[in-house]
Amino acid sequence: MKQPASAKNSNSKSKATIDRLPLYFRTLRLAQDEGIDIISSEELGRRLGITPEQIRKDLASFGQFGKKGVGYYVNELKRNVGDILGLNRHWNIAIVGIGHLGVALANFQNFVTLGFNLVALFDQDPNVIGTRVNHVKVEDTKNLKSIVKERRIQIGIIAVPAAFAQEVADQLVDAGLRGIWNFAPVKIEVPDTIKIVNEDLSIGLSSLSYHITHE
Amino acid sequence: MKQPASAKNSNSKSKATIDRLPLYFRTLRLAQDEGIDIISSEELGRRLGITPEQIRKDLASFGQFGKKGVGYYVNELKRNVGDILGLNRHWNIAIVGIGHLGVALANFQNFVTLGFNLVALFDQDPNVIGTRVNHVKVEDTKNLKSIVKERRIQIGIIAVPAAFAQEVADQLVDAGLRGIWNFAPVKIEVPDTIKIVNEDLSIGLSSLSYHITHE
DNA sequence: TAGATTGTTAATCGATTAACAATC
DNA sequence: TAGATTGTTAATCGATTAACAATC
Repeated sequence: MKQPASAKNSNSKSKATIDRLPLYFRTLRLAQDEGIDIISSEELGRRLGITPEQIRKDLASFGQFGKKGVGYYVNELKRNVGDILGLNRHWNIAIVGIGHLGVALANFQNFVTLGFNLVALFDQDPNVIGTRVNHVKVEDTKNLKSIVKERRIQIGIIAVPAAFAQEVADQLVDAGLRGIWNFAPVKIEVPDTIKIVNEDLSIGLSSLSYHITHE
Repeated sequence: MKQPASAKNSNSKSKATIDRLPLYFRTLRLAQDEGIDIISSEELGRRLGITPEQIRKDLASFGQFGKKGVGYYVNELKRNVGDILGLNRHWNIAIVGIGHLGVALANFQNFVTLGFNLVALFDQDPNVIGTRVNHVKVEDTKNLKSIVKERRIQIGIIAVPAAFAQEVADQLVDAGLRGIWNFAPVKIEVPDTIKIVNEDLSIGLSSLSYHITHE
Protein backbone atom coordinates (compact mmCIF):
# COMPACT_ATOMS: atom_id res chain seq x y z
CA MET A 1 0.00 0.00 0.00
CA LYS A 2 1.42 3.33 -1.07
CA GLN A 3 1.93 6.10 1.44
CA PRO A 4 -0.09 9.18 0.54
CA ALA A 5 2.17 12.13 -0.35
CA SER A 6 0.98 14.01 2.70
CA ALA A 7 1.97 11.29 5.14
CA LYS A 8 4.68 12.17 7.57
CA ASN A 9 7.73 10.19 6.62
CA SER A 10 10.35 8.97 9.02
CA ASN A 11 12.61 11.92 8.31
CA SER A 12 14.97 13.46 10.83
CA LYS A 13 13.29 16.47 12.47
CA SER A 14 16.00 16.09 15.04
CA LYS A 15 16.66 18.49 17.86
CA ALA A 16 19.60 19.78 15.84
CA THR A 17 17.32 20.49 12.88
CA ILE A 18 14.77 22.31 15.01
CA ASP A 19 17.48 24.43 16.59
CA ARG A 20 18.61 25.54 13.15
CA LEU A 21 15.14 26.56 11.96
CA PRO A 22 15.16 29.81 13.96
CA LEU A 23 18.44 30.69 12.24
CA TYR A 24 16.87 30.10 8.85
CA PHE A 25 13.90 32.20 9.88
CA ARG A 26 16.13 35.04 11.02
CA THR A 27 18.15 34.99 7.81
CA LEU A 28 15.06 34.80 5.62
CA ARG A 29 13.61 37.83 7.36
CA LEU A 30 16.82 39.70 6.73
CA ALA A 31 16.80 38.66 3.07
CA GLN A 32 13.19 39.79 2.83
CA ASP A 33 14.18 43.20 4.21
CA GLU A 34 16.86 43.39 1.54
CA GLY A 35 14.21 42.82 -1.09
CA ILE A 36 15.56 39.44 -2.18
CA ASP A 37 12.90 37.29 -3.86
CA ILE A 38 14.68 33.98 -4.36
CA ILE A 39 17.49 32.41 -2.35
CA SER A 40 19.46 29.22 -2.87
CA SER A 41 20.57 26.81 -0.17
CA GLU A 42 24.08 27.81 -1.21
CA GLU A 43 23.49 31.46 -0.37
CA LEU A 44 21.57 30.69 2.82
CA GLY A 45 24.44 28.50 3.88
CA ARG A 46 27.00 31.17 3.14
CA ARG A 47 25.13 33.63 5.33
CA LEU A 48 24.85 31.20 8.20
CA GLY A 49 28.01 29.15 8.07
CA ILE A 50 26.00 25.97 7.46
CA THR A 51 26.46 23.64 4.49
CA PRO A 52 23.84 23.85 1.72
CA GLU A 53 23.27 20.07 1.97
CA GLN A 54 22.41 20.43 5.64
CA ILE A 55 19.93 23.19 4.91
CA ARG A 56 18.23 21.27 2.11
CA LYS A 57 17.99 18.21 4.32
CA ASP A 58 16.53 20.17 7.21
CA LEU A 59 13.93 21.88 5.06
CA ALA A 60 13.05 18.76 3.08
CA SER A 61 12.17 16.94 6.28
CA PHE A 62 9.16 19.23 6.59
CA GLY A 63 8.08 19.39 2.97
CA GLN A 64 9.11 20.45 -0.51
CA PHE A 65 9.54 24.16 -0.24
CA GLY A 66 11.95 24.81 -3.07
CA LYS A 67 11.97 24.73 -6.87
CA LYS A 68 14.59 22.61 -8.54
CA GLY A 69 17.01 24.61 -10.64
CA VAL A 70 15.68 27.83 -9.08
CA GLY A 71 15.95 27.96 -5.30
CA TYR A 72 13.52 29.00 -2.58
CA TYR A 73 11.07 31.87 -2.73
CA VAL A 74 12.01 33.95 0.30
CA ASN A 75 8.49 35.02 1.31
CA GLU A 76 7.09 31.57 0.88
CA LEU A 77 9.89 29.82 2.72
CA LYS A 78 9.79 32.30 5.57
CA ARG A 79 6.07 31.74 5.95
CA ASN A 80 6.55 27.97 5.90
CA VAL A 81 9.39 28.01 8.42
CA GLY A 82 7.38 30.39 10.57
CA ASP A 83 4.41 28.02 10.45
CA ILE A 84 6.58 25.08 11.44
CA LEU A 85 8.04 27.01 14.37
CA GLY A 86 4.64 28.30 15.42
CA LEU A 87 5.80 31.89 15.01
CA ASN A 88 2.95 33.00 12.77
CA ARG A 89 0.54 33.09 15.65
CA HIS A 90 0.62 34.95 18.90
CA TRP A 91 1.84 33.50 22.15
CA ASN A 92 1.14 35.19 25.44
CA ILE A 93 4.17 35.16 27.68
CA ALA A 94 4.96 36.17 31.25
CA ILE A 95 8.22 36.84 33.06
CA VAL A 96 8.66 35.87 36.70
CA GLY A 97 11.43 37.65 38.57
CA ILE A 98 11.97 41.28 37.63
CA GLY A 99 15.63 41.68 38.54
CA HIS A 100 18.22 42.88 36.08
CA LEU A 101 17.69 39.88 33.81
CA GLY A 102 13.90 40.10 33.99
CA VAL A 103 14.04 43.76 33.02
CA ALA A 104 16.38 43.01 30.12
CA LEU A 105 14.07 40.27 28.86
CA ALA A 106 11.00 42.48 29.28
CA ASN A 107 12.66 44.99 26.98
CA PHE A 108 13.84 42.40 24.48
CA GLN A 109 12.68 43.71 21.14
CA ASN A 110 12.99 40.36 19.37
CA PHE A 111 10.05 38.97 21.29
CA VAL A 112 7.72 41.29 19.48
CA THR A 113 9.11 40.55 16.03
CA LEU A 114 8.78 36.83 16.73
CA GLY A 115 5.13 37.12 17.66
CA PHE A 116 5.38 36.89 21.43
CA ASN A 117 3.16 39.17 23.48
CA LEU A 118 4.46 40.09 26.87
CA VAL A 119 1.28 40.20 28.92
CA ALA A 120 2.43 39.88 32.53
CA LEU A 121 5.38 40.44 34.86
CA PHE A 122 5.66 39.03 38.35
CA ASP A 123 7.83 39.75 41.35
CA GLN A 124 7.50 39.35 45.09
CA ASP A 125 9.35 42.50 46.11
CA PRO A 126 6.86 45.17 47.30
CA ASN A 127 9.19 47.83 45.93
CA VAL A 128 8.93 46.37 42.47
CA ILE A 129 5.26 45.36 42.46
CA GLY A 130 3.17 48.04 40.81
CA THR A 131 6.00 49.55 38.77
CA ARG A 132 5.96 49.30 35.00
CA VAL A 133 8.60 47.78 32.75
CA ASN A 134 8.22 48.34 29.04
CA HIS A 135 4.61 49.43 29.69
CA VAL A 136 3.67 46.24 31.52
CA LYS A 137 2.75 46.42 35.20
CA VAL A 138 4.57 44.17 37.66
CA GLU A 139 2.14 41.96 39.58
CA ASP A 140 2.54 40.24 42.92
CA THR A 141 3.72 36.64 42.42
CA LYS A 142 0.96 35.70 44.88
CA ASN A 143 -1.56 36.33 42.13
CA LEU A 144 0.33 34.36 39.53
CA LYS A 145 -2.12 31.51 39.11
CA SER A 146 -5.23 33.59 38.53
CA ILE A 147 -3.48 36.05 36.21
CA VAL A 148 -1.89 33.30 34.10
CA LYS A 149 -5.32 31.75 33.60
CA GLU A 150 -7.08 35.06 33.05
CA ARG A 151 -4.64 36.32 30.43
CA ARG A 152 -4.29 32.94 28.76
CA ILE A 153 -0.52 32.84 29.17
CA GLN A 154 1.07 29.84 27.42
CA ILE A 155 4.76 30.44 28.09
CA GLY A 156 6.45 31.44 31.33
CA ILE A 157 9.98 32.77 31.68
CA ILE A 158 11.76 32.03 34.94
CA ALA A 159 14.26 34.74 35.86
CA VAL A 160 14.33 34.26 39.63
CA PRO A 161 17.32 33.06 41.70
CA ALA A 162 18.00 29.32 41.52
CA ALA A 163 16.62 28.72 44.99
CA PHE A 164 13.12 29.83 43.98
CA ALA A 165 13.01 28.39 40.48
CA GLN A 166 11.32 25.07 41.27
CA GLU A 167 8.67 26.75 43.37
CA VAL A 168 7.86 29.21 40.60
CA ALA A 169 7.79 26.40 38.05
CA ASP A 170 5.30 24.49 40.20
CA GLN A 171 3.01 27.50 40.33
CA LEU A 172 3.25 28.06 36.59
CA VAL A 173 2.46 24.42 35.87
CA ASP A 174 -0.40 24.53 38.33
CA ALA A 175 -1.79 27.56 36.47
CA GLY A 176 -1.89 25.46 33.32
CA LEU A 177 0.68 26.86 30.95
CA ARG A 178 2.42 24.92 28.20
CA GLY A 179 6.09 25.81 28.24
CA ILE A 180 8.81 27.21 30.46
CA TRP A 181 11.96 29.06 29.52
CA ASN A 182 14.26 28.68 32.48
CA PHE A 183 17.19 31.01 33.12
CA ALA A 184 17.88 29.74 36.64
CA PRO A 185 20.99 27.52 36.75
CA VAL A 186 19.19 24.57 38.25
CA LYS A 187 17.37 21.49 37.04
CA ILE A 188 13.62 21.96 37.22
CA GLU A 189 11.18 19.05 37.44
CA VAL A 190 7.93 19.40 35.52
CA PRO A 191 5.34 16.93 34.22
CA ASP A 192 6.31 15.79 30.75
CA THR A 193 3.31 17.49 29.19
CA ILE A 194 5.17 20.74 29.85
CA LYS A 195 8.00 21.66 27.53
CA ILE A 196 11.01 23.18 29.22
CA VAL A 197 14.02 24.93 27.68
CA ASN A 198 17.00 25.70 29.86
CA GLU A 199 19.09 28.76 29.15
CA ASP A 200 22.05 28.48 31.45
CA LEU A 201 24.24 31.41 30.53
CA SER A 202 27.26 30.09 32.40
CA ILE A 203 27.55 27.24 29.88
CA GLY A 204 28.41 29.55 27.01
CA LEU A 205 31.01 31.40 29.02
CA SER A 206 32.54 28.21 30.42
CA SER A 207 32.76 26.76 26.95
CA LEU A 208 34.61 29.89 25.84
CA SER A 209 36.95 29.53 28.80
CA TYR A 210 37.61 25.89 27.86
CA HIS A 211 38.53 26.66 24.28
CA ILE A 212 40.76 29.58 25.16
CA THR A 213 42.51 27.51 27.82
CA HIS A 214 43.25 24.69 25.42
CA GLU A 215 45.10 26.90 22.98
CA MET B 1 55.80 1.07 22.14
CA LYS B 2 53.51 1.72 25.05
CA GLN B 3 51.72 5.01 25.35
CA PRO B 4 52.69 6.84 28.53
CA ALA B 5 49.72 7.15 30.90
CA SER B 6 49.71 10.91 30.46
CA ALA B 7 49.35 10.78 26.70
CA LYS B 8 46.18 12.20 25.30
CA ASN B 9 44.19 9.38 23.80
CA SER B 10 41.80 9.69 20.91
CA ASN B 11 38.80 9.92 23.23
CA SER B 12 35.72 11.94 22.47
CA LYS B 13 36.04 15.42 24.05
CA SER B 14 33.21 16.29 21.74
CA LYS B 15 31.36 19.57 21.77
CA ALA B 16 28.55 17.79 23.55
CA THR B 17 30.91 16.62 26.27
CA ILE B 18 32.38 20.07 26.78
CA ASP B 19 28.92 21.58 27.02
CA ARG B 20 28.07 19.16 29.82
CA LEU B 21 31.18 19.90 31.88
CA PRO B 22 29.81 23.22 33.18
CA LEU B 23 26.73 21.33 34.38
CA TYR B 24 28.94 18.87 36.26
CA PHE B 25 30.89 21.77 37.72
CA ARG B 26 27.71 23.48 38.87
CA THR B 27 26.36 20.34 40.46
CA LEU B 28 29.65 19.53 42.16
CA ARG B 29 29.77 22.98 43.66
CA LEU B 30 26.27 22.47 45.00
CA ALA B 31 27.22 19.07 46.43
CA GLN B 32 30.27 20.68 48.02
CA ASP B 33 28.04 23.28 49.66
CA GLU B 34 25.90 20.48 51.02
CA GLY B 35 28.98 18.95 52.61
CA ILE B 36 28.97 15.84 50.44
CA ASP B 37 32.41 14.21 50.22
CA ILE B 38 31.86 11.47 47.69
CA ILE B 39 29.44 11.27 44.81
CA SER B 40 28.70 8.47 42.32
CA SER B 41 28.01 8.90 38.62
CA GLU B 42 24.57 7.52 39.48
CA GLU B 43 23.83 10.36 41.89
CA LEU B 44 25.34 13.02 39.66
CA GLY B 45 23.17 11.72 36.85
CA ARG B 46 20.06 11.79 38.99
CA ARG B 47 20.67 15.41 39.85
CA LEU B 48 21.22 16.43 36.24
CA GLY B 49 18.95 14.18 34.24
CA ILE B 50 21.93 12.61 32.46
CA THR B 51 22.74 8.90 32.39
CA PRO B 52 25.57 7.71 34.65
CA GLU B 53 27.26 6.03 31.67
CA GLN B 54 27.36 9.33 29.84
CA ILE B 55 28.92 11.07 32.81
CA ARG B 56 31.58 8.41 33.31
CA LYS B 57 32.42 8.51 29.62
CA ASP B 58 32.68 12.28 29.60
CA LEU B 59 34.92 12.40 32.65
CA ALA B 60 37.05 9.44 31.57
CA SER B 61 37.93 11.22 28.35
CA PHE B 62 39.98 13.67 30.42
CA GLY B 63 41.52 11.30 32.96
CA GLN B 64 40.78 8.84 35.73
CA PHE B 65 39.15 10.96 38.37
CA GLY B 66 37.14 8.34 40.23
CA LYS B 67 37.80 5.37 42.49
CA LYS B 68 36.28 2.06 41.44
CA GLY B 69 33.77 0.73 43.90
CA VAL B 70 33.70 4.12 45.64
CA GLY B 71 32.80 7.02 43.39
CA TYR B 72 34.26 10.49 42.92
CA TYR B 73 35.67 12.73 45.63
CA VAL B 74 33.65 15.90 45.24
CA ASN B 75 36.42 18.40 46.01
CA GLU B 76 38.91 16.65 43.82
CA LEU B 77 36.55 16.21 40.89
CA LYS B 78 35.37 19.79 41.09
CA ARG B 79 38.98 20.98 41.02
CA ASN B 80 39.74 18.74 38.05
CA VAL B 81 36.68 19.78 36.08
CA GLY B 82 37.44 23.41 36.94
CA ASP B 83 40.98 22.97 35.64
CA ILE B 84 39.73 21.44 32.42
CA LEU B 85 37.29 24.29 31.88
CA GLY B 86 39.89 26.89 32.78
CA LEU B 87 37.73 28.16 35.63
CA ASN B 88 40.40 27.93 38.32
CA ARG B 89 42.15 30.99 37.03
CA HIS B 90 40.97 34.50 36.45
CA TRP B 91 39.77 35.84 33.13
CA ASN B 92 39.34 39.53 32.52
CA ILE B 93 36.18 40.30 30.65
CA ALA B 94 34.55 43.36 29.12
CA ILE B 95 31.01 44.09 28.01
CA VAL B 96 30.33 46.23 24.95
CA GLY B 97 26.87 47.75 24.75
CA ILE B 98 25.36 48.84 28.04
CA GLY B 99 21.69 48.61 27.20
CA HIS B 100 19.26 46.51 29.22
CA LEU B 101 21.08 43.29 28.39
CA GLY B 102 24.52 44.76 29.06
CA VAL B 103 23.36 45.97 32.45
CA ALA B 104 21.89 42.57 33.28
CA LEU B 105 25.12 40.83 32.31
CA ALA B 106 27.21 43.36 34.24
CA ASN B 107 25.23 42.42 37.32
CA PHE B 108 25.35 38.69 36.66
CA GLN B 109 26.54 37.19 39.93
CA ASN B 110 27.61 33.90 38.36
CA PHE B 111 30.51 35.55 36.57
CA VAL B 112 32.23 36.17 39.87
CA THR B 113 31.70 32.64 41.18
CA LEU B 114 33.10 31.25 37.92
CA GLY B 115 36.27 33.30 38.17
CA PHE B 116 35.49 36.00 35.64
CA ASN B 117 36.50 39.56 36.50
CA LEU B 118 34.47 42.27 34.92
CA VAL B 119 37.07 44.95 34.25
CA ALA B 120 35.53 47.18 31.61
CA LEU B 121 32.23 48.35 30.13
CA PHE B 122 31.86 50.19 26.85
CA ASP B 123 29.13 52.22 25.22
CA GLN B 124 28.95 54.98 22.68
CA ASP B 125 26.04 56.91 24.18
CA PRO B 126 27.32 60.09 25.91
CA ASN B 127 24.52 59.75 28.44
CA VAL B 128 25.79 56.33 29.46
CA ILE B 129 29.55 56.94 29.29
CA GLY B 130 30.91 57.82 32.72
CA THR B 131 28.10 56.18 34.68
CA ARG B 132 28.82 53.13 36.80
CA VAL B 133 27.20 49.72 36.59
CA ASN B 134 27.98 47.28 39.37
CA HIS B 135 30.90 49.52 40.39
CA VAL B 136 32.49 49.49 36.94
CA LYS B 137 32.69 52.73 34.98
CA VAL B 138 31.34 52.82 31.44
CA GLU B 139 34.01 53.89 28.93
CA ASP B 140 33.64 55.37 25.48
CA THR B 141 33.78 52.66 22.82
CA LYS B 142 36.26 54.92 21.02
CA ASN B 143 38.87 53.95 23.60
CA LEU B 144 38.14 50.24 23.37
CA LYS B 145 41.41 49.15 21.83
CA SER B 146 43.74 50.83 24.28
CA ILE B 147 41.69 49.81 27.32
CA VAL B 148 41.40 46.17 26.24
CA LYS B 149 45.19 46.04 25.91
CA GLU B 150 45.87 47.98 29.10
CA ARG B 151 43.59 45.86 31.28
CA ARG B 152 44.61 42.61 29.63
CA ILE B 153 41.07 41.66 28.68
CA GLN B 154 40.81 38.17 27.19
CA ILE B 155 37.08 37.83 26.66
CA GLY B 156 34.65 40.34 25.18
CA ILE B 157 30.88 40.22 25.42
CA ILE B 158 28.93 41.77 22.57
CA ALA B 159 25.59 43.15 23.69
CA VAL B 160 25.07 45.79 21.01
CA PRO B 161 22.32 45.79 18.34
CA ALA B 162 22.91 43.37 15.45
CA ALA B 163 23.84 46.17 13.06
CA PHE B 164 26.92 47.10 15.10
CA ALA B 165 28.05 43.65 16.15
CA GLN B 166 30.56 43.00 13.37
CA GLU B 167 32.16 46.39 13.80
CA VAL B 168 32.57 45.83 17.54
CA ALA B 169 33.94 42.34 16.92
CA ASP B 170 36.54 43.77 14.53
CA GLN B 171 37.68 46.24 17.15
CA LEU B 172 37.89 43.57 19.83
CA VAL B 173 39.89 41.28 17.60
CA ASP B 174 42.14 44.14 16.62
CA ALA B 175 42.77 44.81 20.31
CA GLY B 176 44.03 41.27 20.64
CA LEU B 177 41.56 39.38 22.78
CA ARG B 178 40.99 35.65 22.69
CA GLY B 179 37.28 34.99 22.78
CA ILE B 180 33.93 36.60 22.07
CA TRP B 181 30.56 35.87 23.57
CA ASN B 182 28.07 37.23 21.08
CA PHE B 183 24.48 38.07 22.04
CA ALA B 184 23.65 39.87 18.79
CA PRO B 185 21.47 37.74 16.51
CA VAL B 186 23.83 37.87 13.59
CA LYS B 187 26.72 35.82 12.26
CA ILE B 188 30.04 37.42 13.09
CA GLU B 189 33.22 36.76 11.10
CA VAL B 190 36.44 36.51 13.05
CA PRO B 191 39.87 34.99 12.37
CA ASP B 192 39.88 31.37 13.45
CA THR B 193 42.37 32.05 16.20
CA ILE B 194 39.50 33.76 18.01
CA LYS B 195 36.92 31.55 19.68
CA ILE B 196 33.36 32.73 19.36
CA VAL B 197 30.26 31.54 21.17
CA ASN B 198 26.88 32.70 19.95
CA GLU B 199 24.07 33.15 22.42
CA ASP B 200 21.03 33.83 20.32
CA LEU B 201 18.18 34.03 22.79
CA SER B 202 15.50 33.78 20.16
CA ILE B 203 16.51 30.17 19.44
CA GLY B 204 15.43 28.94 22.86
CA LEU B 205 12.11 30.68 22.63
CA SER B 206 11.46 29.53 19.06
CA SER B 207 12.27 25.98 20.03
CA LEU B 208 9.72 26.25 22.84
CA SER B 209 7.18 27.59 20.38
CA TYR B 210 7.87 24.68 18.03
CA HIS B 211 7.34 22.03 20.66
CA ILE B 212 4.18 23.60 22.02
CA THR B 213 2.77 23.97 18.52
CA HIS B 214 3.36 20.32 17.68
CA GLU B 215 1.25 19.02 20.54
C1' DT C 1 18.94 22.73 -24.75
C1' DA C 2 22.38 23.63 -21.09
C1' DG C 3 23.02 25.07 -16.56
C1' DA C 4 21.44 25.33 -12.01
C1' DT C 5 19.63 23.68 -7.92
C1' DT C 6 16.50 20.90 -5.28
C1' DG C 7 15.14 16.56 -2.79
C1' DT C 8 16.56 12.03 -1.58
C1' DT C 9 19.27 7.94 -1.08
C1' DA C 10 23.65 5.95 0.40
C1' DA C 11 27.96 6.39 2.92
C1' DT C 12 30.36 8.26 6.63
C1' DC C 13 31.06 10.13 10.81
C1' DG C 14 30.18 11.04 15.67
C1' DA C 15 27.78 10.45 19.96
C1' DT C 16 25.15 7.63 23.14
C1' DT C 17 23.99 3.34 25.30
C1' DA C 18 24.98 -1.30 26.82
C1' DA C 19 27.89 -4.55 28.76
C1' DC C 20 31.43 -5.99 31.58
C1' DA C 21 36.19 -6.59 33.33
C1' DA C 22 38.91 -4.31 36.73
C1' DT C 23 39.28 -3.06 41.33
C1' DC C 24 38.26 -0.53 45.51
C1' DT D 1 34.91 -11.83 50.77
C1' DA D 2 30.80 -9.65 48.69
C1' DG D 3 28.96 -5.54 46.93
C1' DA D 4 29.60 -1.35 44.59
C1' DT D 5 31.15 1.49 41.09
C1' DT D 6 34.53 3.03 37.83
C1' DG D 7 36.76 3.02 33.16
C1' DT D 8 36.68 1.03 28.67
C1' DT D 9 35.35 -1.67 24.74
C1' DA D 10 31.66 -3.03 21.64
C1' DA D 11 27.08 -2.21 19.76
C1' DT D 12 23.67 0.91 18.55
C1' DC D 13 21.73 4.93 17.33
C1' DG D 14 21.48 9.49 15.20
C1' DA D 15 23.24 13.26 12.50
C1' DT D 16 26.08 15.02 8.76
C1' DT D 17 28.20 14.70 4.32
C1' DA D 18 28.52 13.04 -0.36
C1' DA D 19 26.55 11.85 -4.54
C1' DC D 20 23.25 12.13 -7.96
C1' DA D 21 18.73 11.66 -10.28
C1' DA D 22 14.93 14.69 -11.03
C1' DT D 23 13.46 18.82 -12.94
C1' DC D 24 12.95 23.76 -13.38
